[in-house]
Amino acid sequence: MANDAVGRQPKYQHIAAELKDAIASGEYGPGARLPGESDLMSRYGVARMTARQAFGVLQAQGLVEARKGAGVFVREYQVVIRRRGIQRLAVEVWGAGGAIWDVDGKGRAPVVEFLSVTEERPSGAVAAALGLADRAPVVVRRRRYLLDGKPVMLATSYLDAALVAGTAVAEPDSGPGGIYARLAELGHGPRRFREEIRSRMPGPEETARLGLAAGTPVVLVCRTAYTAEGTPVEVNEMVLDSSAYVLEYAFDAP
Amino acid sequence: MANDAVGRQPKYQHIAAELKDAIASGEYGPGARLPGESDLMSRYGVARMTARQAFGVLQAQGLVEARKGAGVFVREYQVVIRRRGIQRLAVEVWGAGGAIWDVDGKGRAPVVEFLSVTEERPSGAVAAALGLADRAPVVVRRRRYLLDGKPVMLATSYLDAALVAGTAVAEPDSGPGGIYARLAELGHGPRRFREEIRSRMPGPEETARLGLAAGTPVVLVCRTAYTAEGTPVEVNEMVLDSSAYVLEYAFDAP
DNA sequence: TAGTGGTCTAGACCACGAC
DNA sequence: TCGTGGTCTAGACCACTAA
Repeated sequence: MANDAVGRQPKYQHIAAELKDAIASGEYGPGARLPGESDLMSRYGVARMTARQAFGVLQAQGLVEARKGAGVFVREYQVVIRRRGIQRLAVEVWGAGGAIWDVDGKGRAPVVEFLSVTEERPSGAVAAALGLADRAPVVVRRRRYLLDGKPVMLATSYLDAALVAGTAVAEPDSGPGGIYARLAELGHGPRRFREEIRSRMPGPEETARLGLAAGTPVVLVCRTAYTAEGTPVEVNEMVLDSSAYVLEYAFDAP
Repeated sequence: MANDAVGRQPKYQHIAAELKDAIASGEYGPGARLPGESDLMSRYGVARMTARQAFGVLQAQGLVEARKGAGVFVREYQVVIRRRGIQRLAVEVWGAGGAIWDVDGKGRAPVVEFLSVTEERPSGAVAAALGLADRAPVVVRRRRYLLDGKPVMLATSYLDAALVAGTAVAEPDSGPGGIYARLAELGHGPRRFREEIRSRMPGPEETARLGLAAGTPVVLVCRTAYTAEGTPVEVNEMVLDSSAYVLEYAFDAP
């Protein structure tokens, strides 16, 4: 109870730890309003910047969210999208005209917001992944996925322009089954995939475009799709709101 | 050059953006020392707390690292471990007495630090994943992986105590091929796997045990191993330093 | 020892949200 | 309107690092 077990711990860390315990114990449930900065000032006898620093610790852990003019609230966690990394790419899914994310959802399908389809010179990394000499032009498809109006993923696909320029792949609406079905019609249906997964904190632009709360990392998924012959046909770079996704990979021992 | 393009942007964000640009342009390379707080105070004519706030933005993005008494430095990113999610679990690997992570490294193998092997009552989630009624006791193996002396992963495995108590699985050194080889000898060799991947910011304990810099998320990998008959035999919860790992999953379209 | 970042105080003005 | 968090100032003492 007392405030004198300071040991060598800074005041703001002590306050943050007590608030965290109170949240963990259920005293403040998800969505509940925490004591405000002035409450902490009087309760602990500290200056305002010290109280703010305590909140800063909890915000950096993504436990808490400050709303200007309203207060500081316990964040409500909801992981809603289970992304099945392997099953979702089954030929039967896009071969039958279905969208890949039909396999993901729990009923609620994300809305795709098309941002642009352009032709550009790729970065060296993308050119290398696609096996393009001299950074030959690529078709770039940029889009954003929203679930219940909230952005959950940014995705950018790169395809060899020499292969797909002038086809439905270079149109905003790529038709039933998506670009994988179109690639199959062109004789380049994807059969093998490699996904690379990283995580880091977002930059300001990603924070804005995904509407991320403070203390929320992003997950980067970079998928390369290959034909049965091993030719790369697509590179898809995705940026996911980590608080919305669980990635799942189920497989047999090789 | 001038400081009057403030628009509606707070000063600290303006300073942070200029520093970020300077880093991106290569003016300050990885490991380089940035101008200190007093430099920013005089250069921009701001108070010290404002300069600190600017650094706080960059630290939260994991771009920059403050060292007490020394200065603020550009973080050197090194993703050194490529974890091949599927190939590494091949029967031939542990069947031949090899360690799973032999497949991961680029020459450098992580050191395993054994923390404890205990028998406990599992949480409800672990009991459910293992298909244990009444939260029957489990053998818990806790360990930490270090690469070049730096911790990169915490791992905790749970196994049905009724199955493995008294065997090498319940010993700190589980022998060549690890616990998967031992489970195979017991007639419960794993053949199917499911890995779930999440990401979030670490709590203070994870930060300490992994030696994480500010602004570094952790990646959570939860693997369940099943026998050929579909019986779950192990749950392995891993906490990874996101700045050290790339996860890779390569597979054919189902 | 000199300079650095870490912590802390006691004020101030502002924009925004709830009422 | 009133309280909230967001930004900002101008000081202070401390522990740590490097020279």
